[in-house]
This record gives sequence, structure tokens and C-alpha cells, in this order.
Amino acid sequence: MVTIKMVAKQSGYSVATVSKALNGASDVSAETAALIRAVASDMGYTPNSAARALKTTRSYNFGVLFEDATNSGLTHEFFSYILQSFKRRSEELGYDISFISNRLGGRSVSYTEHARYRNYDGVLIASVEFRDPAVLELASSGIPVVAVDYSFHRCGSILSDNIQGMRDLVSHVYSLGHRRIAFIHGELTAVTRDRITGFQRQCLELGIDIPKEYIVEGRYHSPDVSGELTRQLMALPNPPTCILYPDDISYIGGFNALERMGLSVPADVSAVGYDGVNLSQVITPRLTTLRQDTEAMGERSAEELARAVEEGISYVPQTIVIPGTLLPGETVKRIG
Amino acid sequence: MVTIKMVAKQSGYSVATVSKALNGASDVSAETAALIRAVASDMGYTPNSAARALKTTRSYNFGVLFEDATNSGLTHEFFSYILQSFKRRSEELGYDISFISNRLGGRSVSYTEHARYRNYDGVLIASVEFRDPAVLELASSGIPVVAVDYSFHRCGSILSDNIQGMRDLVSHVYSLGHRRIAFIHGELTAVTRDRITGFQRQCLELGIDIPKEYIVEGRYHSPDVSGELTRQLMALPNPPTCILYPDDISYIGGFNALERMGLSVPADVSAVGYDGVNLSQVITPRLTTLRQDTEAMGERSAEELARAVEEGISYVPQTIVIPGTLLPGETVKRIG
DNA sequence: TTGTAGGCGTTATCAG
DNA sequence: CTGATAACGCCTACAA
Repeated sequence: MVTIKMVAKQSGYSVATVSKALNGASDVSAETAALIRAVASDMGYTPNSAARALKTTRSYNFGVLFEDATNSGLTHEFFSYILQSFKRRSEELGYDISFISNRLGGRSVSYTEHARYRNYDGVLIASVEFRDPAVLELASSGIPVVAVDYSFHRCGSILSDNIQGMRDLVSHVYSLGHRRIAFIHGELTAVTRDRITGFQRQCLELGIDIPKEYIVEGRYHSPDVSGELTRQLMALPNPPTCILYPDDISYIGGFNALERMGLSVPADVSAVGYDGVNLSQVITPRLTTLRQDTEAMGERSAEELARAVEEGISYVPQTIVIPGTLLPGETVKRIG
Repeated sequence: MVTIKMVAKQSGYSVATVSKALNGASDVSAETAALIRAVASDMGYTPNSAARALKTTRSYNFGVLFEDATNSGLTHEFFSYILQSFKRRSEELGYDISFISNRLGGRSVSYTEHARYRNYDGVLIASVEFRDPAVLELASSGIPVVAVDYSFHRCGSILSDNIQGMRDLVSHVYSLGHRRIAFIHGELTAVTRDRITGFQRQCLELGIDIPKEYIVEGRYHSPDVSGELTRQLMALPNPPTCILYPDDISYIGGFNALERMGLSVPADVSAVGYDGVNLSQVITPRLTTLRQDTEAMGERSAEELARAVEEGISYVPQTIVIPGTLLPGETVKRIG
């Protein structure tokens, strides 16, 4: 491994001058800088982040916390896309990405300890059980934090506009004549609450009355659960003409259940998803859904986190709401 | 931030003893060790990986190289799952995970420079353009490397058994009476070559003669391309009775194209995917496909990389082939 | 413009 | 069993 000291010896300058030259300091003559850089390059010099971090207490490394549990984290298309764009933008801004876990060497530690151990300059919290005390601890640890789809006290947060998203969907199916609209929602998280709020407000505004039994709790990303709930909804004395699913994958379960009941989408029942994953746009019939702007969410997360890091104590936590886009597909029939 | 020095002062022992106690060295009395650990814990001591790495030249950090290009990397379900299990197993083995990029601070650098800069103990190469000179450089940089679905000279490699996978699929459709079997394969990568080999060998072994126009090059993860090629195949004077697709997503495109031609799966044409992604098992009809064992691939990658790191110069690169599993679905009809 | 020296937090060697 | 002490590679006052 070639170090600054070796470059110094080789070039005839001192380590201080070499360090400055390599970091583009202004108090080194242009020629010396050029010479030193040439020598360094010749020798195959690469800086050492550990030494640099030790000295500067900046790692230029973001930690990301993704849940590993079933149906979540990396294997969740929505979050994969966010991570992808977060990563790209972070790298542009000069930060690398590492995962936070609750292990260190052999033993388990808290997320906060892990993040401190690795000197992460900032942390992205996404796709986790936000009520987990370990997560809360991290959020209030003093390390700059940005959360995706959740609001922590004093942390930046990037939210998908779930309220407006649901309103858009409701308006859309309403405009196609639907009044008996059911909503299978996911587990009662903050996101889900927003969606329910959006759903109810828009119904209220449009003056349609949704019977209580039309709003049922299902589970995200579970075709099975959605299938079963779909059966139950269709067995009601007065079944809905349109069902809103918690996400696109769940819709698949609903679709299958309907087919098995001899009902077809959208001829007999209309249906709507949420997320706008790739799949939703290649299946037949193409799914009417709300595309969440994962690209923007990841990008803004990175930018916000970089700001939080760089502004330090003077950073004022921002809440950024990212609008989605209605993707009108072929699963909602015009009726009435 | 509380350091060893502070713990030393507080506990009355020297930094040397504290360091040893904290690292479980044998030459510290049990009581002192316990006392020191208690004090450290009280003070909220967390070690500093940068200092440790600087001193030991070990970071306990794996770098992973994932391509960002379209249809690849993180947003590719297959690789997401591998990454997920690689991450989990690595953490169990005491390593954290970071991404390798070609940027550093503002400027672009080679993957190798990046990996050196961050002191990664080892590197996982997956989902990239393996012919990229920058990737080749990394593979031969001397840093321990394990590659997924590719074989580099002198690097560990974890391969999905693509040859056997194709043989299994061919056998399966053959056993259901199919003889006119078409194969739309992906871009000509090493993986693809194996699949073609498996396909051809098995056909040969079963004594079925596949006309040249039945084997066509498409593109991975492109429903559109597969749809178009499906149309072309079905327009042949003597069209196939069964089509093998490069992957499950591509099958969706084929399925749609067939439907639009008034043909239904599997009544009129049989079809088969590859990968066994979640989607494939929730759609109707359930897809006959070959599930790649991403869980095992990620796990073994981590274990192999840890070995490569720990055995150092004496490590003998292993090639580990992971078998997949045939998932018989409902998309292949018994005929003949 | 360049160089000297000290120290970031940790581990490792060697002496007590 | 415990403790000085010297690095690891780098940055940064401060001095020259």
C-alpha cells in the first residue's frame, strides 16, 4: 500500500505539502501540486478512508436502515427503487452507502451503536417498524437522520403524498361512475392512516356514503389476504362495484379470487392498485394504480440528508411531500 | 464521543489494559475485565471502526458491486434477494456491507480504487457487465473477490446451475408430450450460454430435433421484446407448442401477445419462465418455471468471501454451483 | 510556499 | 497480569 509518506519521499516534498497538493489546497504552487499529483498517480497512491475519517471525524458514508422482515426491505420493489435512486444521488454528492444492522462482529448492538461505530455522517431510515424502540433511539441519537414515509421529531422526512394519492384514485373511479367503492387497506401504519384519511375525505367531498363494511384491514403485499377479503366483500348483500387494494401485488390476489368466483375485471368488478410497480403495467388488463415517485423520493432523501449533515446544528428539519401519478389502466369500467 | 482513553482514566487502568479487556484478551484478570467493561458500558463507550481499521488493516466490511443500469442491480428481484441473503449471512459472520461505486468524493475513480480507499476486506461482484475492463481490473486486483453467476480467474464464484435448470425444464415439458419446443433466450452472456447448452443437450438426449428458428435471442426482463418474438414464433409455418422464456417477467409479455392473438395459455400454447420470482406463483395460470435458489446463492457467497478473506493467500478459489428447483405450474398442458 | 510536529482512537509489542 | 509506548495514514495549526 502506498501512503502519503511514500509519495513525499519519492517526490522530495514533505508529507504536509503532499497532503495539501492532493487535496487541492490553495497554498501550494501550481507546479508543485502538478508534480506531486503526477508522482502519486505513478505510484498508484490511493487515500485511506480510515485514516482520513479518524482525523476529520467525517466518513463521507451514509448508513441506511432497511428492514429484513418478510415482504419488506430490499426485496420490496418500492424500497428497492428508492434505495437505488438514493444511492445514485448520494454518490453524486460524495457519499458512499452502507447498511446499518444490529450486529457488530459477533454480538448484537443497537442501530445507534452500529452507526456510531462506523462513523456514518448520516442515516436513512426506511422500511422498518418505526415504533421499534431501537429505531426511535437512532432517530433521536443526534446523528443526522432522514426518514422515508415517516416523520420523526427533529428529523428530515420524505413522504409520499398518500392522502392526495388516495383522493386521486377515488376521484378517478368516481368520475367513471362508481359510488360503491370498497377499500382494502394495509396494516395500520402512519402511511395507512393517511391513505384512509385521503379515501374518506374524498368520499365525503364527493358526497358519497361508504358503508363501514367497505373499509377493511388487510395486509400489504399479501395476495392471499386480499383474495380472502375480496371474497368477503363480494359476498356482502350489496357488494361494491370497485375495490381499491393496498398495493399492486395485493390486487393480483384479488383478481385471482374474482376469477375463481366467475367474475372478471373490469367487466364485473373494477379494481385499483397502489404503487405502480413494473408488473402493474405489463399485466392484462393493465392495472389502474397510483405510481409513487420512488425516483424523486430517493433523490430528495439523499439531498436532504446531505444538507442535514453539512448544515449541522443549524439544519432545520424539512418535511418533503412527493406527489404520485395516477396511472389510468384498464381495470376500472365506466358504469352507470 | 467516549474513547478508550477516557474509559482508562475513569476506571483507573491504562489504555492498553482497557483495550485488552474490551477485546477479551486472555491476559487480563477476569475481575478487571468485568470492571472495565462495566465502566465502558456506563460511559456509553463505542469503539471506532476507523481507528481500528487504521491499526489492523481490516475493516470487517464487504463491498458489493451492483450495476445500476436499466433492468438490473437493486431493482432486479433476483439480485435483490441474493443481496438480502448475502447481507444477512455476512452480518452473522461479522462483516458489514457497503456499495462500491465509481465515484469518490466528487470525482470518478475505478472500482478498485474505491474498494482500496474504503479498505474493503472483500468484494462481491454481481449483476454487472462482466466484460467491463473496470470490473476485470477489480477481479484481478488482489482484493478477495467472489462473483455471482460468473467465473473470474482466481476468484471464488457462485453459479446458479443454469445448465441443469434448462435440462429440467425441457424434460418437464417433454414429459407432458411437447416436442416442438421454442426457446427465447436473453442477451448472450455466460449465463445465457449455459442455458442454451442445457437446452440443446437435453433436447439431443431426448432425441428431439429443434429447428433453428425455434431458438431466438431476446432480452432479459423485457416483456415487449418477448411479446414480439412470441408473435414471430407463432407466425412460423410450423409453430411451437411450448415456449420457454428467458425469465418470468418476459413470460408476461409473451402471455399478453398470445392473448392478443386470440391464443390462451396453456390451452393453445404452453409456456415456461425462469427465476421463480414471487409474481410467478401468484398469477393465473400459475407459471411453470425454474426457481433459482437466491437464498443459498447469497449465503454461500458470504461464506465463500469470508473464507477468501480469512484464509488469505492460501485460499483456493472455489466454484460453487447452486441447483434450482422446478416449479411445475399450470402453464404447460399435457398434449399428444 | 513549504515543512515540522502533534494527535485522531486503536492495537500490539515489550518491559515491568 | 498490567502499563508505557510506538505506530497505523492522514490532516492541520503553526513555524520557518
